[in-house]
Amino acid sequence: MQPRYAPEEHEDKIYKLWQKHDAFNPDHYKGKKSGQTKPFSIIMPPPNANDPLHIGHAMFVALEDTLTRFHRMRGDDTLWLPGTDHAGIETQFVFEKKLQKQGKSRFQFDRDALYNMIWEYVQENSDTAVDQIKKLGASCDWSRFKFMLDEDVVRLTKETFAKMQKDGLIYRDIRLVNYCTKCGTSYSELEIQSVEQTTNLYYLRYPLFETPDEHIVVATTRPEPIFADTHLAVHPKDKKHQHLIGTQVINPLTKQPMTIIADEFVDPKFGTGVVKLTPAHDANDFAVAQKHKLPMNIAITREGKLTALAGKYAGLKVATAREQIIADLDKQGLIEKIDIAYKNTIKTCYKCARIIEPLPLPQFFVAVNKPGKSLTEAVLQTLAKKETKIYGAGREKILKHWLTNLNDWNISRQIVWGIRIPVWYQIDGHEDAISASFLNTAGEYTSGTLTELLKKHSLKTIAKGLQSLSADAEVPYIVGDSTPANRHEYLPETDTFDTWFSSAQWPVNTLKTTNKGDFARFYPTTVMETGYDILPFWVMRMMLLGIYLTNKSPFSEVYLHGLVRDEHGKKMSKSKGNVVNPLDMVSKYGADAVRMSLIIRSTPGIDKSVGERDFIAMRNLTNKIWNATRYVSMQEITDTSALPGDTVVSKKVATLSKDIAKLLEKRKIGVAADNTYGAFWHWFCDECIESHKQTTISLACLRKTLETFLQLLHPYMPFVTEACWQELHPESLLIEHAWPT
RNA sequence: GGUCGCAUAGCUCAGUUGGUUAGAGCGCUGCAUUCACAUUGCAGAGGUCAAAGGUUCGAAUCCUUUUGCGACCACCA
Repeated sequence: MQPRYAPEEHEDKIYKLWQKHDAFNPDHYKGKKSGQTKPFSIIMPPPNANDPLHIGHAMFVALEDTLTRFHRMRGDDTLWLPGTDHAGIETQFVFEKKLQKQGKSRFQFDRDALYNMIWEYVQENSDTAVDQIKKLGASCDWSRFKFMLDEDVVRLTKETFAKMQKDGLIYRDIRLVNYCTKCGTSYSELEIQSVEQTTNLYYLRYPLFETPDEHIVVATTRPEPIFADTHLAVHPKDKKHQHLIGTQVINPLTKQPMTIIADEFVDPKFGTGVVKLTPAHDANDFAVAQKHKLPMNIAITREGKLTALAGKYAGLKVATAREQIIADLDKQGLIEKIDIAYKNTIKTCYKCARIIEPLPLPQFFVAVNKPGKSLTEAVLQTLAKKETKIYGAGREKILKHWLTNLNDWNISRQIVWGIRIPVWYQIDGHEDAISASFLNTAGEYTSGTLTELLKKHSLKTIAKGLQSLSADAEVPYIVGDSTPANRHEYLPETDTFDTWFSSAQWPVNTLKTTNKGDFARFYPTTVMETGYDILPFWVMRMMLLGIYLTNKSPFSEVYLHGLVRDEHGKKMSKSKGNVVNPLDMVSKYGADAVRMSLIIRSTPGIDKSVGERDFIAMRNLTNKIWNATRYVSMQEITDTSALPGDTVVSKKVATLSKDIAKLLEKRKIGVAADNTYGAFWHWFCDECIESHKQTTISLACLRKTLETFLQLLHPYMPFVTEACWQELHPESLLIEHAWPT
C-alpha cells in the first residue's frame, strides 16, 4: 500500500466493482439473508435531468447514501430509487436563455419544434446529473431509474388528473392568477416572492357626479388600471363617507360614472378611507367583486400592456402608461398629492424577479380543501397521528401552518416543456368563447376567435398547427388522452401541468412503474430526505396527492437537511462568488471527504457551513483510515494468542457499534458521524495501535477492530473503506457486509 | 403584524433528549520525526454556554421574559 491514499486511483474502480456485483439492487440480496427482512426505501429527490449538481445535491446524496448503506448492512430490504426531473419551467428557461444568446426567441418556434428542441437538449445533457451522482458514490439502484417524462410515469400522472376530475377535486375557472408577463405563464402562490419596495402613493381626485366641483380622494399605488375600475368602496360604518354610499363619482380617465358601494373590507383609517375597485387586477377587489357580483373589466393584457379600454394609452406597457396617466391627471388638477416614500410589499416572479401581474384567467385548479374530501385535512390527520415523523428543527409547525392556510392550487402553466394537460374543449357552439393561435403550413401565425378563424381555415388545419388555445371558463371539456369520439368537435388544451403536480406523485408513480411488486414491497417509503426549502413545494404536495391516491402517507419519515453555506456561514451565491462546486472538491479531495464534510455534525433543519478547511480535514481522515489499514496489513503474524488488553478493546468497540446504530436509527446522522470519527481517530489510532506497538493488545484483536471501524465508517465514506477492505479481504465486498454486532 | 429557528472557544459548528472536570474541526503556543500516517503525534492556552428569573438533588439542555440575528408567511387601496 502507498503511504498516501489517492482517491482518484480507487473511486471509479470501486464504483464499477459494486455495480458489477449488482450490490445496489435489493433483489441481489434476496434469499441470501435469513428470515424476514423489513423494507427500507428512499425515493431520491429527482434533480433536474440536465443540470450539473450543486453542493445541495451532494448533501442529499451523502445523507441518503449513508442511510441506504447503513440499512443495507443491517440486513433490511433496501431500495434507494434514483430518478431525474424534467423541471418544466426551470429547463424551459435555461433553454430560452440559450436561444436568446443565439438571438432567437421561443416565440419563433411552434410548440412541437420547441418541445423537440428542449427534449434534444435535455437528452444531450441528461447524463450530467447521473454521472455526478455516481461520482459521489451513491449506491442507488440504477436498474430502477425513472425520468419524470417516461411514458409510464406520464400516463399515471394524467390518470391522477382524470381521477381527481371525477372526484370533483379539479375545477376550471376564472381566478386571479399570478401571471408573469415576461415568463409568459401563471404560477401558483408558492412560486411568488414578496419584496418590499418604496413607491409612490397617489392621492387622486374623483369628481362627484352630481356636483363635479366637489371630489372624493382615493389613494392608490397603481393608477394605470383606473380604466377598469368599476366602483369605489367605503366602510359601511365610516361616518365620514357614509352619506356617499350609493351616489356616483366620475372615473377620472374614462369620465364614466361609478357607484360608491359599502364593504367591510375597507379600512377607514388607511389612506383616505376610500378604495377604488379593480376586480380584474387585485385580489381583494376580485373577492369583493365576486361578493357583490360586480363586472370585471380587463385593463392589462398577458403581455403586460394596456388593453383597448385604455383609449389613447392602449398598447403601452404598464410602467410607461403610469407616467403618462399621472402627467395627464396632474394637468387636469386631479392629483391631490403624492406620497413618494410609501412602502409596501409587492409580489414578484421567483424566476425573473419581475412584478407579478394578477390577471383573471381560466385555469385548472386542485381543490385542496373541499368539504368532505379535504386533501389538506387528510395530511393534517396523518401528521397528528404521527404516521409521518418530521425531522427538521420545527418544520412540522411550518408544514401545518401551510396546510391550514393553503389556497387552491393552480396547476396550469403556459409553457410547452412539460406534461400536457389531457383536456379537450368542445368547439361547436362555443366558437366565440375560444380563441386560438395556430401556425399554417407556410409558417405564419394566425390568431383570433374560432368564429373568425373558421371562416378562412378548416378545423383540421387549425388543430394541426395549434399553438395556444384559450377557452372561456364555461366551455365544456372532456378529460382524455386523445380526441373524444362523439358527434362534437374538439381542440386540445395547450397548457402543461405545473412541474410539482407530477413531482407530487413521484413516490407512487415511480414504484408503480419499476419492477412488478415494488409498490407492495416498498410503499409507503421509509424516509423522504430533502432540503427544507422545498417543504411546501414538494413534500407537502407529495403528502397531499400520495394520501389521496393510496390512503397512506408516502413516507413514514421526512428528514429535512439544511442549506449548505460557505465557511463563514454565508449563503452561497454566484454574485458573492462563494459557490463551492462539489465535483471540483471531489476531484481535489475525494468523494469521501466531501461527503463526510457535509454530514459530520450536521443537524436536520439547520444550515451547514462548509469550506475548504473542512474538506481538507476530512481528506486527512481518509488518509488516516488508509494508513491504519496499512499499519495492520504490514504486521507479520508472529503470535496468535490473545493479550490482556484485548477484552477491553473488543467490549468497547461492540458498545460503540450499538451506540452508532442507535444514533443512525434515530437519524442523528451528524452525531453518529462525529462519534465514529472521534472513536476511530482518537481511540483506535491514537490508543489501540499504540497499544499494539507496546504489545498490550494482539494483532488479531487490532485487525478485528479495524475491520469493525471500516464497517462503521462505510456508510459515510464508502470508497476509502471499501478500498481498505479489499486490502484485507479481496474475496468479499464491504458494501455487502453485515453491520457489526 | 404573525409564525418558526438560532445565540456555546478567535472562526465554523456539535452537544446522543436533565447527570461528574462542556466537545470537534480550523486557527494559536511549545515540543517531537529513521516509528502506519507531517494529510502525523504529544502537551497546552482559550468558554461566567446571549441576559435575567423559574422548575429540579442537579440545567448549555425544560419553562417564562428580554435583547440580537436569520428565515418564512400575511399584509391596507
